[in-house]
Amino acid sequence: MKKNTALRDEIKKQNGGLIKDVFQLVGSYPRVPITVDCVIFGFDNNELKVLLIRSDFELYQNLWSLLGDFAIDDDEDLDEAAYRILKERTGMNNVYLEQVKTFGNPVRHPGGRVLTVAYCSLLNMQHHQLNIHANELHWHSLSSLKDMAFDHKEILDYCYSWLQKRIQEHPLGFNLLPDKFSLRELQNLYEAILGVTLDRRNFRKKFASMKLLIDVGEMEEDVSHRPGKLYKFDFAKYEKNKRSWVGIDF
Amino acid sequence: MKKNTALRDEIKKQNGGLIKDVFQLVGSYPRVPITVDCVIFGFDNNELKVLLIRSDFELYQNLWSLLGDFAIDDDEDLDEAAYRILKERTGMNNVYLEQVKTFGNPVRHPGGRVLTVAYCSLLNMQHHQLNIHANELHWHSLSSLKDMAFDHKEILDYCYSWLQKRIQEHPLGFNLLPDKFSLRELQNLYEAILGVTLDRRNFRKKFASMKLLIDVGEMEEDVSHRPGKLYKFDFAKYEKNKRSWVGIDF
DNA sequence: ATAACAATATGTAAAAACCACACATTATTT
DNA sequence: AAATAATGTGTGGTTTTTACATATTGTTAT
Repeated sequence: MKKNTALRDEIKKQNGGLIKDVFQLVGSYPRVPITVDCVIFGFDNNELKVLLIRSDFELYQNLWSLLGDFAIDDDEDLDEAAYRILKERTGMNNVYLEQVKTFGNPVRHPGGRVLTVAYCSLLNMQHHQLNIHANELHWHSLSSLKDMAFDHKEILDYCYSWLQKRIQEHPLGFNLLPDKFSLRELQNLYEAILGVTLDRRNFRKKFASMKLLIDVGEMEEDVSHRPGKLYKFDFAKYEKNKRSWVGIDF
Repeated sequence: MKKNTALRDEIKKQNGGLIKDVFQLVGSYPRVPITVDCVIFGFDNNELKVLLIRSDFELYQNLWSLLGDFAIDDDEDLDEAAYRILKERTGMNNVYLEQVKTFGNPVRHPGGRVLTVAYCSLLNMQHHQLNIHANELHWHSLSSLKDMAFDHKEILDYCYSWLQKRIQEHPLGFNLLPDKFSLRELQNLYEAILGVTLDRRNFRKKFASMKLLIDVGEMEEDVSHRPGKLYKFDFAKYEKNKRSWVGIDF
């Protein structure tokens, strides 16, 4: 980094102490390829799943990989790049997506230094018809995953912890469920993500007190026992009061 | 991004569907300069301060800038780069530092596309003798800041919100105070960061219940009225129980 | 049809956390 | 020595959290 400082000083000297030619300066600095990797969580069969693709790197044959791509090719913002990649891979836009962390280990990519910005996405598996072509894409249960390509296991683990925390601060679980869901489904979701069991009565009370559930006046169908009421999430109300949200705190 | 996909497909075709030459692939992708920007918070005179440097860009004359530098020159990890930059600028290591967010607006830098990873740092202004040379570095009170160079105001605002949240989840305030501090100093710090006033008795009770304060058996000196007890923070105990930490919740 | 079943739905009481609030104490200053 | 300004501490009311049991409703099996 001495080199950088020296160059910057030289540029400054030419301009009475100020950097004038910003292109010269920026042009002189080292560059790295940037990728975006999406950790896409889904929920099915009472299990938290993550959407992965079989690695197309010979080095990582038979290993799974997060959905990512090189970004920053066009003049797009990072978030836009993430949304684009998500759309390319899953066919869906309008999903929950949030930046989580940037990973910059110098040896994380075998092809040289590549920085990756991890994004976390939650999506409703019923709602989103995936472009699953040629068996490339698979939903994996988290527990069954061991090795992955690159440092993707580390990224996934980090994002899972992030999700566990985040879902207790904001009611994001709805992004993982169908539009209409029963309280039991909602509770199963939270239990699966947090890895705990919750008291049904207290859980229901908690969500009742938030007043974010709208009783759609329908009942579950095709369940093998007494059907429960169906609810939908009041996204509008949540968006309005988002700022004042403190936590869910089971 | 079409271009990227095409190239990747071409490389794959040459290798029976697998990417073999990872250097070829990575080498073919666009690269961007990466910077690290540190938002360094300090606390003095009952005010939260941020350490800034006068911009040396002609375009931003008289504006203030976060402490940053181009990173990823050597084979250092992102965190290492942040620590290095912090050390270069302030002379200190062994400070609290955490990655906050990556900013990738394509026009955030006038010299072309530059990504920056924002780090947040908390440091004890008494403890750390800064390398403040030639009036380049200044501690600014947050309230007095308006325009800044680049998108640094946006970054700062984001990091400030981040800090407000973070300090309620983990007792980080100690990184901003001298080794020995009174409860009043601690409360002032929290009040300044959160922008609220707190009840002294409840505040003390809260911290007492955490059992992270060690009474050092000394009293304040040079205060103009009754001196208070001095405490230090039990870093070891905190580190041990970090995982189980839930929140401070005023 | 009826009984067994399995899941929904709901209320209450104890414990814990939170919040508001007042007074005695101790150095310092005048 | 009196006034001042800050420290230090306890209690009661309120809210939130937690633990826990029984009646209800639709399905399934006999």
